[in-house]
Amino acid sequence: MLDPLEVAAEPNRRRLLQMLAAGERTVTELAGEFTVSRSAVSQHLLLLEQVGLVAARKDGRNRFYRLDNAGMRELRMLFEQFWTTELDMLLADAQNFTTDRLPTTEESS
Amino acid sequence: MLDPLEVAAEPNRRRLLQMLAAGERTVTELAGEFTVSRSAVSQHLLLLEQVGLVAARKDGRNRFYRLDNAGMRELRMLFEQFWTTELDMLLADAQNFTTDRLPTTEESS
DNA sequence: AGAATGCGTTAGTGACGGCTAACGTATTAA
DNA sequence: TTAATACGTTAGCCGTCACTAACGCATTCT
Repeated sequence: MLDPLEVAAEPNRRRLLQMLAAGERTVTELAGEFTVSRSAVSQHLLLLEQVGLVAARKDGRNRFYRLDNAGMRELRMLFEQFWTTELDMLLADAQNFTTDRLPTTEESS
Repeated sequence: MLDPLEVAAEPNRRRLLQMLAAGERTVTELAGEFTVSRSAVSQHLLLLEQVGLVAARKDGRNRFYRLDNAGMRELRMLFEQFWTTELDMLLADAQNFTTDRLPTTEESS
């Protein structure tokens, strides 16, 4: 599994990335907010690190994880690449039959 | 696997969704552009259908798949929900310091 | 009609993902 | 220093995923 987008898509990992957006955290801190074990969380983090979405710093007996900006930018890019303007137009057309509307790629970035 | 974002993230399925953005296609037409078998493609499509990202119409002995607009809109929503403004600001700030990259654990120890 | 062909799905298998439990290692306490 | 404790990772298991091969069913040809 070496595709950042696929790695980031897993729900627990999605949540980990969001939590790390607030700043660096240790494995145990992060695991505290999950129902699954420290071990599970650790493994998710290792995978995220492997695809370059997070990085870690060791301090004492703690390992502080943080987001990797370059990796996260690449993730964003991969999504934009997937979500072609074609898709935007398609859904924009469909909105004529509905009331709700989502922001387009350009607007949100 | 009932999470649309996770389902859509798989590379082959990502590509299928993109191809379907151009209009409806049969399984064999789609499979023609893949190295994997018709069967594999069919199963990916069934999964996409299951989470509401595509829908199908039967005509003769063909099954025409197309994007499901509601499902695709939900997919977009899930991503926006993940990609909080916090993340946007984080990466925007990082631009100022440009391509800086913090050393990984392995490098620093 | 019956045979042949084309289309899509199910059956079955190998491999991988995600999890808990056990472990090693580092730090703190006595 | 030795024992105890805390942190993170590896070992091993179970379930699910992604794939090919075999199948069923329509349609077309003769």
